[in-house]
Amino acid sequence: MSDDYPLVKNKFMVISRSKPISEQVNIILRDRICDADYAPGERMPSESALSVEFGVSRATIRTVLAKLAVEGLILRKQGNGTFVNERIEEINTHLGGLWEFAQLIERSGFEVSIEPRAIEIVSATKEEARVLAINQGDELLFLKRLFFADEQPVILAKNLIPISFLEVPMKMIDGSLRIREIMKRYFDQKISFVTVGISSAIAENSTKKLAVEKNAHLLNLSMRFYSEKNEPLAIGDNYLNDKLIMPRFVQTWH
Amino acid sequence: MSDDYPLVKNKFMVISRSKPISEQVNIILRDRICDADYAPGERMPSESALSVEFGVSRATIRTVLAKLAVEGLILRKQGNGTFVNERIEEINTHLGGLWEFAQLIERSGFEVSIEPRAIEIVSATKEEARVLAINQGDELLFLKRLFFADEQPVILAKNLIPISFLEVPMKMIDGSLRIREIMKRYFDQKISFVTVGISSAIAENSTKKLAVEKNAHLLNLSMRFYSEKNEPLAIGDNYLNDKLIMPRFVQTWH
DNA sequence: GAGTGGTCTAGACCACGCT
DNA sequence: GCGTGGTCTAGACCACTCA
Repeated sequence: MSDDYPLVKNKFMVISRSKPISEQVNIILRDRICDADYAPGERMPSESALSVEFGVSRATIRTVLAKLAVEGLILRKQGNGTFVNERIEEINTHLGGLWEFAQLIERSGFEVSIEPRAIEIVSATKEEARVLAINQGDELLFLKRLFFADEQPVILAKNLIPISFLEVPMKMIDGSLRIREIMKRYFDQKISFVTVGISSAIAENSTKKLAVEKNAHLLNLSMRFYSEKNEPLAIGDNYLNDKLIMPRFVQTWH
Repeated sequence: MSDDYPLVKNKFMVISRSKPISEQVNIILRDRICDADYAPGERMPSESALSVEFGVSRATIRTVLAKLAVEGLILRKQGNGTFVNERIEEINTHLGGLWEFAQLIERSGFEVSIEPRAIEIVSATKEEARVLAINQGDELLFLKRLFFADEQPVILAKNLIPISFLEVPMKMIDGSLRIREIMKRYFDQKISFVTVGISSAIAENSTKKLAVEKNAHLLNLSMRFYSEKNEPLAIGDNYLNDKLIMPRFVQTWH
């Protein structure tokens, strides 16, 4: 007999002990919202009703609903109820997922594809060396990738990683993976946190693949990746064609 | 005897029943971090130690720490401890506070001032009417304000609000208040949620006060404000000189 | 007044990292 | 093994909204 015995049966899936209960409930409720089982604008079942349905405590239900509220999927009203956000359609990201580029493109209604454009060795500039806490001229792995929305290039993603971390031959690297997976698989480094800067930029040579017009303006997401020990692991420099893909999300106040 | 009896005495303040306990603990811990009582990179007291110190349950401490973690002030490591983020200095905002412009400017190390530039009536364009669910040509209150960082204009904030909501004479409006306060005080409307779009923009006539150079690029935050009933309340159109004020924040992964 | 979400407690056990 | 944070329970009372 496995540890994976069912706790509650449900139209779509079965709650088991294999993953945290809250995560499984999260998936079920998310599905119900996406499938419009709970229609946009509609009041959802109360916390206590849900805790009875899934056979879990109200606290567990609350942690799930809190996450969905942060993403903007639901709106909570004290003394009234929990409602499905009627404007889900206008949203393509949330505050914790701005850099999930593939997801951002998909939720904007396009088909995603990723094309590695370059995997090569470069020398660190002074500024890059400063940020990565290495020496100027030290070797970096330079990873350049293009994200497409329906065959149209929309995001240029550039990453720089100190070559000293690299644990496999460069040719083995699969450039279509996301950066977290790349750091883990080929560099054996776990990203603990990221700092992100948002700014605008003018299209120039390196971004000409993206911009149709000359002097077009792009959205720039400048990221720095750090380990658990606060060591710099990598730099990310990303350009979005915001005419096609504009990040849009929901914010609520307590 | 008041309801406000002290629960715990502390170097800086006293915990009482006047506000939620978690909010008060939040303020105390936030202060300790800012004052470097808990120094950057240092391990903080454990959850159980804090719950003993403040005489509250561990669950309460956890809700506080969760909020601080979302803002990037602390980093949590299972099996190890809770640490003050060593990179606080590089951060000037967090994911839930991107539109607190005054705070953004202050945390970037400048002195803030706000100057109302225009409070007038305009006619709704077709697009504005669509977003606000009114008729083209309907009257809107147009509010234009400039945010300064050390005497240097850095953010242009434009708001459009249907005049039909207005409950006081236009001249009474204090243009230096934040939009939530303005909506509440003069329009008797409570903002329940906001959708925010992030893009880049080229400086043009309306933004020439901001941009030093011609054709400079700016960061645009395009907002739509909604009531609890999902009715559109206002439009916000904001331009940041991201050469001077670049939003930078921390993101962690579960 | 009835029902909702918001706050809080005092336990329990688990997963993980360190040493 | 021990201490950390992560998950979860079964209660309680409060604040708020709506009929």
